[in-house]
Amino acid sequence: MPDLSQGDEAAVNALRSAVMRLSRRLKHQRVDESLSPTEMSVLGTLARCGRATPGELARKEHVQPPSMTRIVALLEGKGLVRLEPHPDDRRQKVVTQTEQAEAMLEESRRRRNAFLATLTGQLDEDEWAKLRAAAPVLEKLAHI
Amino acid sequence: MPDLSQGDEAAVNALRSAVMRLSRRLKHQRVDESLSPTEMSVLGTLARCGRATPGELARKEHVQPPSMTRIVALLEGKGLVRLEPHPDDRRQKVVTQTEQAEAMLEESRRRRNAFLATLTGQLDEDEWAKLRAAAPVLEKLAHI
DNA sequence: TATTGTTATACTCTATAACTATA
DNA sequence: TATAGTTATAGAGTATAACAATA
Repeated sequence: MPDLSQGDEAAVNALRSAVMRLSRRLKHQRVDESLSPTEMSVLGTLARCGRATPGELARKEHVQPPSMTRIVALLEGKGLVRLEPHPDDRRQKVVTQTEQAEAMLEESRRRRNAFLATLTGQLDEDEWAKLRAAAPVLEKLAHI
Repeated sequence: MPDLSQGDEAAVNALRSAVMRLSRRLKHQRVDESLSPTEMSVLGTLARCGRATPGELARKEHVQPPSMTRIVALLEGKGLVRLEPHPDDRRQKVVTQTEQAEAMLEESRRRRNAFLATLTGQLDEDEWAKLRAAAPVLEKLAHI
């Protein structure tokens, strides 16, 4: 693996520091005060994937299986996901989101955007364009 | 405040989700196993600012004052920062980084880059260019 | 009175280790 | 034997509330 150029190194440092700080601020901007960031993220994943086993969710969210057990149980208790037996493998379970979760995600979009808009609204056109172009790349990076 | 366009909304959602997941992965990539992400971030801030009071650090890192008290105490115990009395105000203190901290940051850069390089190395040229262009914007966003 | 920083305490999230059930 | 999920437990990091010292 070759060394990064100096500019790349600076970009990497900026990225790391910014991601850590932004995440701390976003944690405080819970749409529903009773939902943790990971719970929100799991619901988002389910909204995209439709359904997943607890193990798949743990891998996708980069969390250990016991943590996902707890998260799924909390979400089920709040009526936001349903757990069903796996059709082929009786060890596994299938997690799906409820209509209530879908409505919650929809309702929350306004509030979530309101916060991020206060931040991105202070960027100029060029800066926002750069960030917007990078958003899918960041998402890919988080999934690698 | 005007509504965001649909594309902006998608970018905002991608941003939020990616930042939360990346932060979880970065947390595991501690250069020094004994330094938490926030401790690292504080050292980075001090490297840029030179000196700051605990209150200033708490605001910059978006952490409550008691948390910063603890973080600064831990860093001092590790010989990475020095605490001096404030020249004008005897309630406040001044935090500065030690030479040891500077050396540690320098030494750690290689390892930190190695991890991020494994991720960004899987991006193509175009994706990496987009991410690199957005890095300073993300940093600005975290500071707003 | 207001502000800076600290102490005491509790909570949330996550991890590791050990276990159960199924493949 | 290996894998999916769970239970029990511990640890890290942060917050809130109450307090001390100084402005």
